[in-house]
Amino acid sequence: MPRNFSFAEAEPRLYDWWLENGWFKPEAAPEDAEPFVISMPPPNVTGSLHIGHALFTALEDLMIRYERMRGKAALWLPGTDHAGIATQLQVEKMLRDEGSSREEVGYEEFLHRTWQWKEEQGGTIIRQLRRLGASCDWDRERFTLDDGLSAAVMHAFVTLWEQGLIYRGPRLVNWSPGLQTAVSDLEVESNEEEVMLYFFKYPVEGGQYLPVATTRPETILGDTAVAVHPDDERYRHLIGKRAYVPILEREIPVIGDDYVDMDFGAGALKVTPGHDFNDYELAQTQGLELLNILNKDASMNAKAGKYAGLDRYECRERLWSDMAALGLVIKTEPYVTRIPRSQRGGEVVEPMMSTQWYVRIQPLADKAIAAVRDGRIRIVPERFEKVYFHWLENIQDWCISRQLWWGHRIPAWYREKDGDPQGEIYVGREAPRGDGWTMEQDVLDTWFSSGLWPFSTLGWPNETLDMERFYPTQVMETGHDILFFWVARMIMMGLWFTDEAPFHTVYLHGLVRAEGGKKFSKTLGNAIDPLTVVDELGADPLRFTLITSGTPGNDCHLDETRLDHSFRFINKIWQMTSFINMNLEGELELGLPPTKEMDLASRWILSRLQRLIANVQYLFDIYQYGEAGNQILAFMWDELAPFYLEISKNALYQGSANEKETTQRVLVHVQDCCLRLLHPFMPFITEDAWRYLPHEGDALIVADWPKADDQLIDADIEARMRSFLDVVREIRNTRGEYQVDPGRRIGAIAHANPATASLAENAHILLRLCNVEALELIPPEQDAPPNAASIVVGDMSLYLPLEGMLDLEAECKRLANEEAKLQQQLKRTESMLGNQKFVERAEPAVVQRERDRLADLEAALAQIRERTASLCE
RNA sequence: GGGCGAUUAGCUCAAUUGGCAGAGCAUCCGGUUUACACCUGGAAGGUUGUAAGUUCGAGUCUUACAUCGCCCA
Repeated sequence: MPRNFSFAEAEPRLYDWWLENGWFKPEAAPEDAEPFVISMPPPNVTGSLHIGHALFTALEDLMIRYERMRGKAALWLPGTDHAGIATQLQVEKMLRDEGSSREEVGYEEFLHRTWQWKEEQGGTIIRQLRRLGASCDWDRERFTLDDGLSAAVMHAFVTLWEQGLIYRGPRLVNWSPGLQTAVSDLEVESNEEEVMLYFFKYPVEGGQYLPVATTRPETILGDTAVAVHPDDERYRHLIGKRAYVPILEREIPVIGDDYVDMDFGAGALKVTPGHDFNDYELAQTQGLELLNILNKDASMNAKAGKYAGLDRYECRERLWSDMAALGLVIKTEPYVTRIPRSQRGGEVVEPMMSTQWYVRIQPLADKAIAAVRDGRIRIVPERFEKVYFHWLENIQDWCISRQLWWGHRIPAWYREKDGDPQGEIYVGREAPRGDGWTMEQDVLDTWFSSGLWPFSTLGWPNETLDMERFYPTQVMETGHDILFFWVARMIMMGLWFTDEAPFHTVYLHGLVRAEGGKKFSKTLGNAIDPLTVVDELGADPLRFTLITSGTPGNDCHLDETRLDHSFRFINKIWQMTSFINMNLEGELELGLPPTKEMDLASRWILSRLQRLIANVQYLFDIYQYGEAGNQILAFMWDELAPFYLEISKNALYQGSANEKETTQRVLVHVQDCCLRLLHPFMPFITEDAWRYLPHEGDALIVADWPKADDQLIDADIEARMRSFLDVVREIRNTRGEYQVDPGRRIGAIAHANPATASLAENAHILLRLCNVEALELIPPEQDAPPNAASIVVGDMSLYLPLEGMLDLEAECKRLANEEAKLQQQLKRTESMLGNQKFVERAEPAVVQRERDRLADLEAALAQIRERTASLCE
């Protein structure tokens, strides 16, 4: 066995080996195996691997490997998303660099170039996932724009249309002037920014004025009313009068509406239904006219009079100075308000009238609400259910058309009718018969296809074998930031089209952030590049760190020192395995020896192991993978390695053939279990180490997941071992205090009683752990040796003869300290047990524990006092 | 404005049904004894954000407040 684990060599070797043996495929399990399926959240085909991808890979691969080991037909289905806007921007940039443009090359050529780009550059992420050890079934990899998925999208669209759930019409939408497309509510982010609030006088007939405030003066040109609150003493007499749009002199009414906030600005409200969502609502109820004053690139159109052709911000300035010249300006002041920006690109989005395609979403939303409400779908952590319900209960119709070229083209055709070029609409899978039809140019929102992902990837709408066997899937693991974008839509579409919940559990992870909660960003220079980490430390430390650094649903602040710790854990695992490996010879019988042949330490470690397995199982059941990982680490590093492995050397180096073999079998068994438990966290090190342990079966990846054996749990053995280890700790402390050379072997003496007798039988524990060569028992009535340091643990009193080193004064001080410490603990326990209510109401086991503790403390205190009396008084 | 989360050691985070608050890193004092210096023995470090409440018992449950973050309007 090599001296160290070489991740750089092992990772590709093991990955290829797994792959070649078909273990990533559900077909590796027996035909009647229960399926376990995760659809991978498809990364953008354009993106590059970042730490967030590493997190979802670590978690999903953990779930998949765990279920695979439990004998399920595990299928992790990978794929990529065509990411309409992002990809189109990427290719447009490429064209710009060539001095060309989308418009110049034309629609067909643009699509050709985009596909070409996708084939050459795209999907980098998905290849990089292999370096993390992702055990996906690559043969089933899908892309949202491939033929099958495109057919699914067409089918879904046409079906919704036929069901009357898709409509097309003019609405006020969020318009992205740079991208020149509509975007959905979700794609707009509104954050508070400091802007200017402009106060001005709205001329009203009869030479009067209404004071109005706005953050967007250019929209004055699109005003179709001025509104005041009907109860506003200041202005209500003006209701019904005519107002005049500044500069344009267009006549508009002054209306009364209790929507107006009398306290905002100057108290009156300009109404711009064509460019403001609230004003649009107001205009609907008041029957106001609607004006569009913007072109698609957010320059002013002809309705803006002399400002036509100006950019919106240029217009703002010019108009304001013109109004100032007319004496209409009151003042400007800084003002903090929420500015809607495009999630992509960050430009300010303008509400604008536009004809778009919509999904009438309420019927779908109702089903999605019900599925979570009645428990067919469970969201982990549960608190996100509230967020989910709130969004779905207030959902707006979904604008699904985008004015892009890259995406699923909407299967609709138009024909001229009564002078309207789009007077007749046909929707269908195939182009309509007859002449004069032109196909819709718009494509669908990328999330429309993503919404079908869990079933479109399995072949839907065809009744495929995969669909039959693997749908519905089990778990949807993804970030909580796309609960609405994606998860809710998959649930809606899944329930609608397949009549089944697409998965029974939604597991949401948080965001990975840098120290102090800062966002990772290239500009801040604090980004952790997962591939760099994999190059430097290997995939296992990255995975283990990501999983154990946080709890479900919460953002995790990644601390780079934890990566180092995980890396060292891997070395630890390797060294432990190596130790066991080098102490084996010949054929070893697998499985555990009979309990009665095992020594105390073996029975102890096996009992501890069963508790670990049971705990890990419990934690896996409640999705607490991080804590599970930490507990495995703690068991191996803090119990198995420093105690059992050390103690086992006695049997291995000095024991009889039988003792030796018994110990070897226990060592192999315990380490084997630990490797199995860790495999889903750290597939490479565990698989490679496992090869060096005697085992049955081809590979760890397809080995059985451990089950706790209650028969091996022995509380008495654990308690006895715990007190022996307490003795060890006390001896180590005492040696430290007296500065005894660690290499110097010392003796120990104890008054005989059942506990010390047992310790004497296991004196090799003391030899291995604190270099005490033997424990000599003396009759209880015999005086303790005077020149010895004393140690008391429960009812055991030990004396360490330290000739020439013992300082009586120091020893008395030590004893006094010890007594004070015990007394403090005794006081606490006594007061608890003295509390009648505690004894009556607390759980009996808790009370009993305190009683045992009291007895131990009293015994120990008595011994300390006795020793003090003989030595110090 | 409404909702959610966080607040625990210097830093990053744990703590299962309420039962003696724990790790890693950093700090201090030791040690190369044949698995591991990528190791190891020990120490120090806490009024669990504040204030009340429920309970025999609260980091954990209730209420209010404070600070930070996120989501929705």
